[in-house]
Parts: sequence; C-alpha cells; structure tokens
Amino acid sequence: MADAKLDIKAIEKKWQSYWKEHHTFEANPDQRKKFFVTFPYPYINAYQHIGHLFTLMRVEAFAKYKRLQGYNVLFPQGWHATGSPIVQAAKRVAAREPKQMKIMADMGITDEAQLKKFEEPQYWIEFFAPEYKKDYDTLGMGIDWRREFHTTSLNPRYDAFIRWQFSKLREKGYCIRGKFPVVWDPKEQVPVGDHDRIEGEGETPQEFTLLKFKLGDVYLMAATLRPETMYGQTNLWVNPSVMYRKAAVDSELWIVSQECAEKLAQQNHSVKIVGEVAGRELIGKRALAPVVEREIVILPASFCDPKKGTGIVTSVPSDAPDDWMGLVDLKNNPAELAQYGLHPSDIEGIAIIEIIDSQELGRRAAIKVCEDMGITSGRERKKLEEAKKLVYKVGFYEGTMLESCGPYAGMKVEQAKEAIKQVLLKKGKAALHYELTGRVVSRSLTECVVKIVADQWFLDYGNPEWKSFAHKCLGNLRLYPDKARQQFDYVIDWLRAWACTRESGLGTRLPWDEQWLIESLSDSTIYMAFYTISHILQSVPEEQIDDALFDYVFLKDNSAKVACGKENADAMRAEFEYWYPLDFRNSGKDLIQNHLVFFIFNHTAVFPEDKWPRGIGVNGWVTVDGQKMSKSLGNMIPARRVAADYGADASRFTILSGGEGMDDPNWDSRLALSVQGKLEQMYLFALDCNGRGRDGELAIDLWMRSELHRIIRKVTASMEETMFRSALQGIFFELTKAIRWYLRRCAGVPNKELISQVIEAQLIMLAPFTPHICEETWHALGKKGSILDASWPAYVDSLIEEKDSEGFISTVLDDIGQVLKLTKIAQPKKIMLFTSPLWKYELFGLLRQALQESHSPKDIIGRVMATKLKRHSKDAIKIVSSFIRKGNVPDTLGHEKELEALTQAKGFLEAEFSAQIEIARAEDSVEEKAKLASPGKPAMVVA
RNA sequence: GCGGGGGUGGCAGAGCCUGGUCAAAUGCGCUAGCUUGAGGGGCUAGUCCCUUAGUGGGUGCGCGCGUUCGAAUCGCGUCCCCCGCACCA
Repeated sequence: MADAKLDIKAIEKKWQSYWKEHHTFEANPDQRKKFFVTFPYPYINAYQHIGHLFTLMRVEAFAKYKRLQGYNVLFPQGWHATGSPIVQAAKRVAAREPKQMKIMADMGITDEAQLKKFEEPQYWIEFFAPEYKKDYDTLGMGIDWRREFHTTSLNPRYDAFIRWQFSKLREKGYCIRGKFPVVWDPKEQVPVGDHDRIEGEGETPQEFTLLKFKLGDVYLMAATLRPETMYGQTNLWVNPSVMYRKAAVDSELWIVSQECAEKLAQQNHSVKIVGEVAGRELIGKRALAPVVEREIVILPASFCDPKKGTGIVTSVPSDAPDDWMGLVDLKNNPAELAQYGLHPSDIEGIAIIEIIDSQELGRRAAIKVCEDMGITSGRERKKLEEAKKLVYKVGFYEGTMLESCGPYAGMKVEQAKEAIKQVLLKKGKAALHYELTGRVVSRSLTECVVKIVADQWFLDYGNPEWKSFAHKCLGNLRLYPDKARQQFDYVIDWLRAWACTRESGLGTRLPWDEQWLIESLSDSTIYMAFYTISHILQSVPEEQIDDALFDYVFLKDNSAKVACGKENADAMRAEFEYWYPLDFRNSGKDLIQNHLVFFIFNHTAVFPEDKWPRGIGVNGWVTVDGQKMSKSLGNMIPARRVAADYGADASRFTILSGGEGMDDPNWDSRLALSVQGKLEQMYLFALDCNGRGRDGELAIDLWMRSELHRIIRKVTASMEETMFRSALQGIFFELTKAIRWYLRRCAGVPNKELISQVIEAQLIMLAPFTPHICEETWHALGKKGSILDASWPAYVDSLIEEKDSEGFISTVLDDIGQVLKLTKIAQPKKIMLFTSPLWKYELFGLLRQALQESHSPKDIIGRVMATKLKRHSKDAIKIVSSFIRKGNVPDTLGHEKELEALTQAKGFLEAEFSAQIEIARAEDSVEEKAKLASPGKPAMVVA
C-alpha cells in the first residue's frame, strides 16, 4: 500500500474552491422536492467558539444528507447585531476601558488604528461577519452566501421586513401596551440584564401586595407575598427601633420605611415624605385590616426589616412560622411587653385563625411544622427558613381555603391567591409593589432597583388564542429529539407577555412608535422567510421596499401595490412559495424557552398554516475533553483553531461524534487527532481496493452484502433522526470493521463489484461528515462531478440476513486462539473441529420453547425427560439447569448450517493458523473432547 | 422552589421504551505481538477480579428498597449533576 501522505490543507482548499466555482451550494427553486434548513444567525460581537460549531454542524450535516437523498437543499446564513452588547462594547472601546481592551487583545485586536474603528458599532458587523463567513467556508459548510444579510436598521431591507412583521403582529392584536417591572440602574438610567451585573445574577423583581391598614387618617402599609392568607391575620408587626416615614403617596397618606418610600418613587408613584413615626409609638395600637374589616393589634418584632417591603408585616400565625414564633417569643418575654404597656395576657388572648387546610400539615400548618421541627424561638433562622418553605409549598399547591375565608372557602389556594389580590386592588385596599429578590449591582457599580416602565410594548404570548395556534404548530412539527416536546409545550403555556421593545441599542424602530427599538429576540422570529428573497431584494431600490411588497410576496396578496415591478415581486414570491415552510432549524437547548418558542408563535401569527415550521432540532452544551467550556477554565476553543489544528474534516467528524440528542456533546481532542489518520487510511484503501478482486460469488460475499445493507439501513434511520453520532458509528467504524473481516475471510481477494459498491456507499454516506476527503477520493476513483450530487445508497431488506453466520466462524476463530494461548502451542500442526451431537440441538430447541412457558426447573426437566432425550439424561440435566438459571438459550444456526459454515471456512482457518483443519461430527469421532461440543460451540482438539 | 434532561467500565458513549442472548456495542486511551522498523501509520490480540484447553465463578451499570424465576433495563424512595426560569444575546 502506498504510504503517500496526503496534503490535507491543499485538499480542503481545492474542494472549497471547486464548490465555489461550481456554485454547488447556491440553491434555486426547481422541480425537485426541497429541504430548507437554518442555523440561528449568531450575534457577532466576538469570534465564535467551538460551541457554535456543534449546533451549526448538525444543520450542515443534515443539509448534505438531504441533498444526497435528492432534495434541493437551501442552507443560507445571516448575522445578528440587534441589541446593546455591540453598542456597549463599542462605547467601552471608545473609553479604552481596561477590561474591554483585554477582550480586544485576546481577539488579537491591539492596533490603535483598528481600535479606533471599533468605536463605531457598525464596524463590528463589517469586521466580524466576514470573519465568521471565513470560518464557515474553511470548515466546508454548504451555505448559499448569495442570501447573506445582517440585522438592524443598518440594513434597510431587513429593517423594512421587521417593520412589516410588527405591523402584522399589531394588526392581529398581538402587540400590546402595558406596564412592566424591570431591574433598573438608576445612575445609567438603563435596564440591567443578568450579564450586565457585577452582583446578583438571577435576581428578579418579586411582586409584593401592600395591604392598607387604616390607622386614623393614615394607612399603615404591610407588605406580603401571600395576600391569600389575609383572613388569618391576628396582628401586625412593626420594628420598634425603626423610624418609619409618613408619606403622601399619590392621594393617600402611608406609613412605610424610608427605604420603601424611595422604591415607591421609582415605581410610578408620587411620593412626598410628610413626617416620621417611631415604630415603638405604634405598638399596642390597633389598625383596621382591609376587606376583612377587623381591628388588629400592632406588636413589636425585630425581624421586620425596613429594607424589605414596607418594613411592616402582617401576621398570620396559622400559616407563617415566623409569625407564630414571633408570638411565642413575645409571650416568653414579659419584660419586653411591659416596655410597651402590654401584658402576656394580651398575647394569650390572640386567637389563631385557621384559614387553610394544608392536607397532611393540617389547619395550622405553621404551628405543626414548628413543633415537628422542634423550633422554639424566632432566632432559629435557618430552621425557620426551611419551615417557611415547607409550609408554603404544601399550603400553596395542595391547600384549600377554609370556611373562615368567606367567598373563597373551598377554593384552591393556588387560585385564591390571585382572586384575593385582584379584589384587594379593585377595592383600593392594596397596592402592588416590586422588589428585587436580592441585591443587584450593575457594571456601573450602582445598586439596582425595580422600575416600572409605563409605555412598554409587549408581544402578548399570554393570549390564549395565540397559545392554541402555537400548540397546534408544535403538534404538527418534528422535534429532534422528540424528548424535548414536553419542554416546548410547557414553555408555550408558561410564556406571558414579552416586552419586545427597548430604548437603546441597535435594531429596528417600531413602525408606529419610533421612540422604541424592537429587541433582539423579537426581531429574529420569522426572518427565515427573508432568506428566501434576500438575494433578489438586494437589487430592489430601498425606497421601493414597503409593506405592500411583503404582503404580495409572503401573503399572496394580489391587491397589494408593489413599487418594485411585478417581475421582481413574482420572482420573490416564487422563491418563498417554493422554499417555505422551513424544514429544519437547529439550536442549543437553552433557546427552547425563548427563541424557539417565539419562532413558533410568530410564524403562526404572520403566516398561513401551510407555512408553519416543520422541524426543530435541539442539542446540548459543549464540553471540551469532558470539561465544561468556560472562559475561567481557559478552555474556550475558537472555531478557527480547530480547522487549523486538526483539519476541517477531522474537526467535523469529531464534532458530530461528540454526542447527540440533548446530552451535552463533548469535543475529544484525542479523537480529533486520530481521525485524520483514519481518513487518510480510508482514502488509500479505497484507491487500493476499488475494482480489485475476482468475479465469482462466494458465501462470504453474501455476508458482506448483508452487512452493507444492514448498515445502510441503520445509518439511514439514524440520519433521519439527526442521530449523527450513531450514523457515524455505522458508516465509519462498523462498516470498516466488516470490510476488514471480509477481506480477511476472502484472503484479500474480494468480489470486484461488491467491494466497489461498499467503497462507494461508505464514501457517499461519509460525505456529509467529511466532504473534502470524500470528494478527493471520489475523483481519485475516476468519478465525475461532485460527490455531493451522488445518490445516498439504498438498502434492500431481503438482502439482509437475519442470522449472522460469520459470528459463528469468528467465535470458532477466537476459541482456537484461546486454546492455543492457554496450551502455549505456538504453531499447531492439526486442529480438529467437531460439531455438536445432534441430540443437543434438539435439546436446545426444546428448551427454548419450554422456557417461554415456564421457569420451573421441575416442569422443564419433566418435559425433557418425557422425550427420547431421556437417554442423555445425565448430560442433559446439567445443560438444562444451567440454562434455566440463565433464563434463555442462544439461538444457533443449527447443525446443517454449522457444518456447512465450517466446511466453507476450512481454507480460511487453515490459512489463519497455518495448520491442517479437520472437521467432523461429534458422533463420528472417538475423541473424548468431541463430546463437549454444543450448538454454536464446536469442540476442538489441537495438536 | 418550579419545569425539563441526566447519573453505565480509565475516558467518551450505546443499551433502558419492548426485563433474559449484557461483564455490557463502538471509539479513545493503555498493554502485547506482528508489519524488518524511529517519532499523530497499519494489522492482530488483550484491557473488572479469581479460575480455566475455548470454562466456571464473583463483583458490577449513583445509593436504598421493592416487583419478578430473572433488573443496567420496571416501581417507590433518596442523593448528585446539567439546562431554563424572561426582557439577556
């Protein structure tokens, strides 16, 4: 075999140019069935890393597979620039902020002149889009670049498309206006996302209900997360050492903590401090509880935190462990009570009010849990936290409101909460207030607050009608893997109105309210449709692109007056009608909860049902050599490095064999290293073996053909499910193994036609994975045209043998080897093989059947003894008992076939061991060992 | 906390739905022999423990309990890991 080293880099380049010159991946509508795939356009604010490639490669491999199956495949690609990261980064570059400078330096951008350019957001797009494109090309991605585009108003054509989309959404009533609590940086005056925080990732606004307790001419405001427990209130808690504020809030006088007053001001209230009230002065007074209209006493509690809520808490001892312990503590502390002129009897006199039946926790869940957990004082904070969680969990999800709760009696707590809250608000007896679940500090080092944005635009994903369309769409599309379906359904149900506009960043302005920019997840939901026309649209003057044009093209609205000329418009409509709907879109599983579900929702809103998406794939997060990829570990692998270090084909191979389904795929650099050699080996083998061999047909040829078809069948099924790892397993490893065995069995002289078929099939099936080396081999074999235009191999079920006769020969081969090893016979002269005595085949058959009906030893042995096998009872019982224990009997070829197989393999075995082989039936031999033979396991004597 | 997905041999990863043929595919790594040969090459064999003329036995698929003649596979409980939980791309 020639040991010519292949120049991988040159081969890759060669075929990449070939594809480009031949416009291989430029897809146009024609008579064929089509397949349209997309990979979500990446956000281009940095070089991409290997993680992108895993998601991308699934699209790419699927595209090439479908192409080989005869589909007209469209795989376009665009770039995302919407939102604030690029703008922010540009600003930081302009400020030469050290941290940002480090990021730039890590990307190899240090040149002052170039940095200057990066101060301009647009330059990021100009710079990174081509870089991404280069990476994709270097890896041999089959993308139709004519349709490339980027987002935001920096691309007026896309901008027009998004404006059209939003006009449609608004027409349908899905784009609505409302208020919205956001995490807000009061210094920078911007909303602060998770990634813009120094502290407090994951903290979110939490909704408190502020209950208004009338006390003279003012309202004492108590904050609660559980308005449904209102009927169980027995007292109020204030912190005696806190100086509360009397504030004019809107048109009322409220008593709240100083901190609360400040927050209220941020949340659309007019707040004016008009006085102070010391906590201790309030104690002992009575205030009128809203709606229940009952006067309750105000008691001291140190756990009232002025930073949380209003600093005043309403007490529900039946269902709040803190409150219960607060009462217990007070009772045990007459001295403290005395300070406020109270007596322990005042506390004793407080009657617990049962309001919720918490199933196993009873009607006084808080008290029961405190007792169960042995909590004796309010100081046991940790235990109390736990108790609180437990009480809430059981009470909220399993509890029912009791008769004490008036109109809510019998209602599920889950429902009562919302109902009671609404009534309180409607009657003006409560207000809503938002507070962060924890401290959040923005990058500008400012502590963040909750702000209510008033004129916010939303996409109304909570709309039940819209939800039902989304469910319908989901129900009719294919998911790869289907496991993800539950998650999708869940998200569709759970999604509420989504704030779809922003005040700053890059993007498209809302057509009817231009102060707002459409945010990045909302301008990327139906853009796949834009790919179908983008290359044509490029030649249409901007001013001729309007809603009418899109109505004409996408909605077949013939009454729409198109400005750009009918010919162009019709061409675009034809493209859209041909390519849409989208057949496969793949992304990381993290995008299920937003992007992918938005994608479904928006399609159902804008397009008719026959244009709704047909397939969605999701995959996991990449690990590198088993470790999670992260900046801190320093194991982020830039996309471009893999192609450079390992070669495009080896990288693609490694990526797709890294994992499948929703599991996290792994990048195994050792595998990447070893793949290149294997691919070269395959190339050399193909050249060496193609057309080599004999004409006549041997038994082993049937086996090889069977294996080939079996593997094609398996691989095809895997490819259909985007199970690329399994497919690769079959195409590369299993088939290669079969070929090796085949060549070994036929002494290196295969059937000419068959071996060529095998080589060709393997090459074609491998082409979606490693297209460069496959093209190279394809052409070296003298084939014409791109391998990507070849046909995916077909399989014929009838050619696939059910029983693997070669498994038997390979067992025999192994066994002989074992015996030789154990006996330390290096070079045997003669090897005698004996097929099993016939009665054992009979016994096996009988046993197999008997075991299907019974597992009772007595029964089975009885059955055996009832036949003429009784003659062999001594040996038979041994065999029978061993198989009863194992539970089943191996399915063997049968005596005739075994003997035939051995006879046919005689020459092979002789060659393998350079020894004389004799084959006989056990019955015909006097050798003691011959008797040991059993079905599937011939006995042997070596000498 | 809520929803989803997982925990298999040195590593990666099949198997689990449809219980037995599973000491558990395949690959990587490692070991040995062969290619008559030096450095990402190929082929063959081995790679849980003990034992052995190809065998037999033990341990074993996060942990515990259970169902069953029989469980990596089914049920219950428990621990752990990953993803998402929103205005962030």
